[in-house]
Amino acid sequence: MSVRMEDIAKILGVSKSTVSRALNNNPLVNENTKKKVLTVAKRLNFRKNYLARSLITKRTNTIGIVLPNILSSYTHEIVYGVETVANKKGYALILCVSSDDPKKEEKEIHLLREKQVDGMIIFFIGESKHCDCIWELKQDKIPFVLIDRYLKNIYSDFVVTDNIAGAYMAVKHLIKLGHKRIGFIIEPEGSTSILDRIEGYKKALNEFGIKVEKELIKTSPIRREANGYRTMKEFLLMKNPPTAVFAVNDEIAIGALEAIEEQGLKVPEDIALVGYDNLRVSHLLKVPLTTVAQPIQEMGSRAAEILIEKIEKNGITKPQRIFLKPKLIIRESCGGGKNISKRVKKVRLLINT
Amino acid sequence: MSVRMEDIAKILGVSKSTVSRALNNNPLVNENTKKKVLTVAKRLNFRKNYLARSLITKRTNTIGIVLPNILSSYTHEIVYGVETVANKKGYALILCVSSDDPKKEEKEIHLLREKQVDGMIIFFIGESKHCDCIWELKQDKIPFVLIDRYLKNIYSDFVVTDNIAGAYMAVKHLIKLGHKRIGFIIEPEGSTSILDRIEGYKKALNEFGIKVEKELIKTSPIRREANGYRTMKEFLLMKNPPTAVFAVNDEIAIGALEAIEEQGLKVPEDIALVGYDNLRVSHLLKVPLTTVAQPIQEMGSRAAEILIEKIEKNGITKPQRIFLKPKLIIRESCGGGKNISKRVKKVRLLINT
DNA sequence: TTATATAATGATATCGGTTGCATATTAATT
DNA sequence: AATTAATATGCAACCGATATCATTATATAA
Repeated sequence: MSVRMEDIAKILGVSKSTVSRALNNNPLVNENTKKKVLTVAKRLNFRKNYLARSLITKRTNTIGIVLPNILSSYTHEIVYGVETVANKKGYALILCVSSDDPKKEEKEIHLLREKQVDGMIIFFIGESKHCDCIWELKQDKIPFVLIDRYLKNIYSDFVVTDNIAGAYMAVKHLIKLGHKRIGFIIEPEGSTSILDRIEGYKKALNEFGIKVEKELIKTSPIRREANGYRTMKEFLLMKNPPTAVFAVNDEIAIGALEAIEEQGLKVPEDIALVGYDNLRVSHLLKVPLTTVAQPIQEMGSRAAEILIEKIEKNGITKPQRIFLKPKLIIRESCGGGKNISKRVKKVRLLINT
Repeated sequence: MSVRMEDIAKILGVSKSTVSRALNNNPLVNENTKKKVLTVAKRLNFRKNYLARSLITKRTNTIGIVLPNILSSYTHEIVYGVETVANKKGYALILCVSSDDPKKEEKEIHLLREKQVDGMIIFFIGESKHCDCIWELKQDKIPFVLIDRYLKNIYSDFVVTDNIAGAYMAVKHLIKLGHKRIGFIIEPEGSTSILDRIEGYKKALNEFGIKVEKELIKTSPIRREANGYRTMKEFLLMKNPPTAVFAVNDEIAIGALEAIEEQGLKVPEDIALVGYDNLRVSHLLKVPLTTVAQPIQEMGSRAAEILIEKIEKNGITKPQRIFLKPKLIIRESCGGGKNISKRVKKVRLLINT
């Protein structure tokens, strides 16, 4: 069907080895024959078959990325970072989506192995106790880099942001503005990214002598846009609601914002709000959101760089464990922080009517 | 290095043919031997090498997608639509980005061919006169589906939205609100998606007896976020500025919105604004944007469905040319449309001071 | 019992390249 | 002229699977 090197060889009366060498710029070929080969190749519109090539070279120049979803702008930016570097270095990218399902995730990882990718970047959402497929990668010396969250029980490369520091900054900011009752909306996952943010939250409170109260840490059900809505409502229905809320990500914060406004309250006048992620939407909201920005793109690009280096050095590099620094972006959703006590009264009043 | 079928064969004292059959669920194998093979395969953590398999089956179960960029939420949603279907049908997805560069685009298409993808989805940005690589795909019977924009001189499958209808709806909406001077900000491309929108714009004006004025159609330089900003400023500096502006996409509209507000004017009170695309951001803006929604995800998923059907029917299907219907989403950026003439005066006043 | 159908397996070519080694040709050295 | 080196090329094995065809073992029919 398609043109093979052998076809070119026959036309020119040479062997396919020579054709192969000519097309691979091997100096062992005579300049003249090389030219002839290239001419015929062009004329026949020859395309090399990388399957055959890779089969023998053991290189596909392809990396895989496994993500829990692809709709959030978070994963989106990761892909961007990864793609940019992969492309620059001459690697193709296979995109795999696990749909937040650990079993699917495992399948995707296996699939990538079967496709013989040179390495993979994994946003691993499986439980840290059930990560056999990651172990197998390590055992079989297949280069991989974890991203966004790491596994405490596996010594491997990863690129994450310093979530402890990020949450700490956010909460400290609220405390400095005078807040003492700071709600925290989290998600029902055991990932290091959330665990670390909880740790940062507690660290800030402790540092300023504020007691950590369980009722102020609420779990929002599913990962979805505007899912902070319901949880925020719960906060607003408390007898003694928080004067500030820290959302574990911006999507939750957006939901929370809606809930607050629907209740007839205002941000930041009545309740201060901090998010996490600095989505591209966040500064466009009715109340521009104060949030913790993660260098998401950079996370992707660093992961890709590390992975590719590992591939090209044949995995001899020792694991790199990168914690990128997040940054607090102060906008309008926390206000100036005066008269916290007065506000509290107003909020209670509004809610009890 | 890695475990091969032959290794399993040797352990069990059978031939590799038998192992292959067992692992492929071929009924020709004895149930018992199949079990043995599966057991050993599991024990050795065997992974099939798809390169070898594909080399002979001529199927990679992989499709490629070529996009001009990956940062816009537009292409993002396309990817989502494509990925969902590809995944469901058991195809992996290779992501290629042309970075708005026709030469790079050509390279990516060649790369996909070399990787022997079963087919590809192409958001083609090259000029319609220089689309040799698309011709070659057709000639060589490699399944492909164009997306977002089609090529007038190539009879092929494509999935686009009806841009004539979309623009027509938007402009008609403005006309019905009383606008007669309607500015149009376009982009400097010759793609069918923009040409068709221009056609829709003109069609609406013609239908209501409004003359098309060249000075009211302005081209915004580069494709980037908020790039409508400068062009909108130009409109505002005209002696007789438009009372409404139709932006060829929401990103331009967002830029335009900024420019208008910076000039001390208000949307929709002073100037009406319509976008195109219905980005996820657009309803979150300070002034929720009236816009034309395209079923972007659907475009991706339809393209994937058509492509895969084509692949699995060995390309015997005849080209499908799909025009999906867009939808006008009316929000707040056009207002109620009363007292257009008064507004005009106010705008002129503000600008000349 | 022999012939025939059925089920299970193996040997081997193949897919389209790459690569090591042998060989042929020409040029350089002594 | 003989020896050695350098340059080009071909042959054949190989990568790891699949697929065709031949073969063997077993079951069924005549």
